[in-house]
Amino acid sequence: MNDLEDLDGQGPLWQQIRRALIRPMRDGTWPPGTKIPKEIEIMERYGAARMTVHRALRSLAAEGSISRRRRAGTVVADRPPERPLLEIWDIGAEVERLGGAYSFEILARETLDGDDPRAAALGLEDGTPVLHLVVRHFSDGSALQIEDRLINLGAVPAAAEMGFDSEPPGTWLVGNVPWSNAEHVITAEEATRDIARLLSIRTGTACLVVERRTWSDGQPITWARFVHPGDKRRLVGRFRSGSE
Amino acid sequence: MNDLEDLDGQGPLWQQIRRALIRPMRDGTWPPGTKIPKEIEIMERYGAARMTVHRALRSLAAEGSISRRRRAGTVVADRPPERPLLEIWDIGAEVERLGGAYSFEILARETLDGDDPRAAALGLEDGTPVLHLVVRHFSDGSALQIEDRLINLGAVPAAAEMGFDSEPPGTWLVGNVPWSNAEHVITAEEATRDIARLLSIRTGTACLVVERRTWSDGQPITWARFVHPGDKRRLVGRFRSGSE
DNA sequence: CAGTGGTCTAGACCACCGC
DNA sequence: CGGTGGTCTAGACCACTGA
Repeated sequence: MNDLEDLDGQGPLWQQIRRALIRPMRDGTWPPGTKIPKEIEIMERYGAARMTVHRALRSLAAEGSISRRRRAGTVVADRPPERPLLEIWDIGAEVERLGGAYSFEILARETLDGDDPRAAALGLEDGTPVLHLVVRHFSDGSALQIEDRLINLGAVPAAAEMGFDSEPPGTWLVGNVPWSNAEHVITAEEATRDIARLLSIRTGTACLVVERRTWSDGQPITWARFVHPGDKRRLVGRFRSGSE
Repeated sequence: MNDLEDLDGQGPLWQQIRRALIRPMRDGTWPPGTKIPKEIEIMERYGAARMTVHRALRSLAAEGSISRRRRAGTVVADRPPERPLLEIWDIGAEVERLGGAYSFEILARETLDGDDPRAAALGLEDGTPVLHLVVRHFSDGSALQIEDRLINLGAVPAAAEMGFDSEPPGTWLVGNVPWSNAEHVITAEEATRDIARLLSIRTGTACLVVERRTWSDGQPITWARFVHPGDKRRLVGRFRSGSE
């Protein structure tokens, strides 16, 4: 019943409770469909008022992580990453969710000086070193995405020690580096010769390109550019009006 | 000071207050930068508790419609539609925000039977008539977007009477039909010959395609497919982590 | 330093819907 | 019908920051 760890003492109480509830959902202790403790139990567990607990749960319900019904209680949502277009977006998880076999390959890895023009997309001003990676992602052996990524080693020094052989850098960052803001820019571009070769498509094929920048408390964390064949990938976003 | 109309009595009090605050922002009574009444004033205006008023304001702040700072008060955000990728997305407003001159042209208009295969995208089951429109949108006279739209006349009969000569159908729908859910699907496709001709681009140019479906209480309202030259349009979305 | 928003409490009533 | 979540209240203290 109580897989709930203690609170971390960081920030408002409702956000602490929110994080405490997310942890067992993320690490698999509460798989989708699990019934989670009711408001009164969480209230007693942490000694908070019901409104405070309710606010944490409402926040999780608004983003689709949990599903709540009167009388029936609260359960972990079937597809916690309900908004692939929003927030963080993990291609490996998505390939597997669609029933494919996911794999990836590091095509290039180098450490750039902060003043290297190729590191400019991160928006760093000083000479902080930057890790540059090129990754190719596969679904059932066919190339699905080329990822070009920059990681600010000043903010994430641990990335320099990572081999990224069992886990791609994007997945590792999601699990290990907190972020507070993200920006996505989505465009359509024709495949260059290099991209076409890497994705096994014809030069000039329409590609969906997503650029994502992520910050933590105003400090740039990572920049990534994802290129997919236009016919193999679609972004879907669902939205509710008004009600928060 | 008090441009606030009475509440509409529909649904929870905090949502009624939310709507009452949105109205003067939408109709221009409170342009961006306007300082809006403080929590205590709204509280007295409607006889609600401060927590209830706060919840309405927090919801508006979370979606970027207002900006709040301690001591300074609450102001209407500079760019109320902060999330062009989310919610409703009005190309005319965006063209003008970027300093362009917006215009549009209705290329086709017809009423389809509900069982016409072209109306299938709306997902209607009975034989409800559907209005089909093709619209071309311009920025400074150059074609920026082709819009293919279906409107469920069973849910929005007033659309049949509209000329759409001063206002394009998308803008009219946003202002006149409430919606509760929306779905966006984003892909990249090569321009067909017809699309290329309408957008004055080369056949095969990479295009960004957005399909949007909108529902109101489970009833389909409209389906639209927007095609833009990939180099003339980018979708931007900004997100904050966790904190609602 | 004082005004504003951010949070939290302890309690209450109600609506819904599964048991 | 009763348990659960949804809402609302009246009050309180605190954090931040602009005047």
